[in-house]
Amino acid sequence: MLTKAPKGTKDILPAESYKWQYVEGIMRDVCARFGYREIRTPVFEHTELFLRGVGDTTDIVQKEMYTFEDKAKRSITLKPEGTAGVVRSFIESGMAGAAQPTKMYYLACPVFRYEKPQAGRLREHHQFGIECFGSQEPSIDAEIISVALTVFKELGIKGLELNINSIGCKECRTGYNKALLAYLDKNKSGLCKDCRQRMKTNPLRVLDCKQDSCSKIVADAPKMIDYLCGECSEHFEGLKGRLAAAEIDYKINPLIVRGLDYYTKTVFEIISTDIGAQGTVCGGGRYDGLVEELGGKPTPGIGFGMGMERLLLVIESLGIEIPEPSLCDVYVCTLGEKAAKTGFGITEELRAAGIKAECDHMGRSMKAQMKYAGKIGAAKVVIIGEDELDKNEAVVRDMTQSEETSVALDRLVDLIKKLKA
RNA sequence: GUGGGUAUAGCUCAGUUGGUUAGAGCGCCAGGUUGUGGCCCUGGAGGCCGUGGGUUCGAUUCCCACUACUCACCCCA
Repeated sequence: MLTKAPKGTKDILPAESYKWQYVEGIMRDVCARFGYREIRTPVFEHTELFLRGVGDTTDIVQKEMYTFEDKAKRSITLKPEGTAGVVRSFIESGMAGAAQPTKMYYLACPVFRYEKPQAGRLREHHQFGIECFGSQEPSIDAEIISVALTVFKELGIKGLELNINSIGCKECRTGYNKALLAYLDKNKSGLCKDCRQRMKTNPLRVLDCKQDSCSKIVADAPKMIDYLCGECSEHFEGLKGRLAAAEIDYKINPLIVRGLDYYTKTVFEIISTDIGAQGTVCGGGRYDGLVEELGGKPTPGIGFGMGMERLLLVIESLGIEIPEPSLCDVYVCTLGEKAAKTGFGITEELRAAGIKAECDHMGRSMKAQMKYAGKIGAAKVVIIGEDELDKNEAVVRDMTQSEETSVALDRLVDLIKKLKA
């Protein structure tokens, strides 16, 4: 063939798209119950949005963005995450002027990162995400987490682990950074090359390093949680209290840092151990400084992103069955040109009546048409040949019972409507 | 960006210690009744054996390079 789908991209084929639609339906439903409305933002944005929003020391910005110049020499970037575009839209369209908080979700939103593909990691993937602006109360942190967990629950997914942490605000982080740096500096010789660089750019990242030597050192490093200021500490306690009230199990994981610069206070990940090394199905947190950073009035915010592909991997690995919608209720089988015309008219009438109807488009024999009707799962077959046409009748065959009855053509559509109802 | 594995039909995979026309199962199409699906039987279509080079009388098989896929690191959803 001429070319293949680009590296790290995947087609969602007709044979599996119903799974996406099913999952999306549950997401829409859960969001509606929690009071979130859908927002759709462009697939590409001005590059500077992500430089400021995601943070220019992050791996995402430094080496993973699909950035190009358009014909007017504007620097454009395919979105590498969902939040920045929503924040831009929040500011640009003046949503702060409407009733607060502002609660929004996006569905199956394509996200692009130039990565090396592996299990659960693609160059184009899709995220379901929600964002909420305007509230600094810990109750919204708990609600956001609950939206994600409710989606998992309603999909029948069990065994995921919720990890939470607080990385504090700007104020408490400076104190913590000092303590962390002092500790790391003492143990510098045991750190990997990358981590020594991270000490200069973003010391928090060292906590995330998976190198054995580094993680040993990190295990005894000062913990952010112990350095939270009064307000942040109170906020974190408020979150824990609400999770407990909602009977949501969680684990406090002081090593969760997240790779995007905008997070403050609450961060969380929901992790699966069933889908390979890339087990984070959902990740998110609070970003109280982001709206202001992008030129809006100071406004707190919080949200999460959930990977659709990873979610479907979890569903598959757990063996969760998603109901596959039937392709066809009635197949209209005809013999000869005259009957084919009549049959085509009946097929259209059935469709107009809301029935999934099919007829022959291959010039096939009756046997082949029956075979095809069986393959596409038709519950009934209407048979019209010369004999039936002469009598203005059709035979209706029930494919599961293998029973046939003759019906007058002018009563056919009504009868089938009744049978379906 | 770094490392491991793999590459034969639409799919899952045999195979050739280097030798003529490369196989199976499933799937697809047709026939077995000029009017009846699932089961069964028969037949058919469909492969530059990933690409390029090397060794050889001869390479799908051996060697090298490249590419793609895949898994892991890194990072993240």
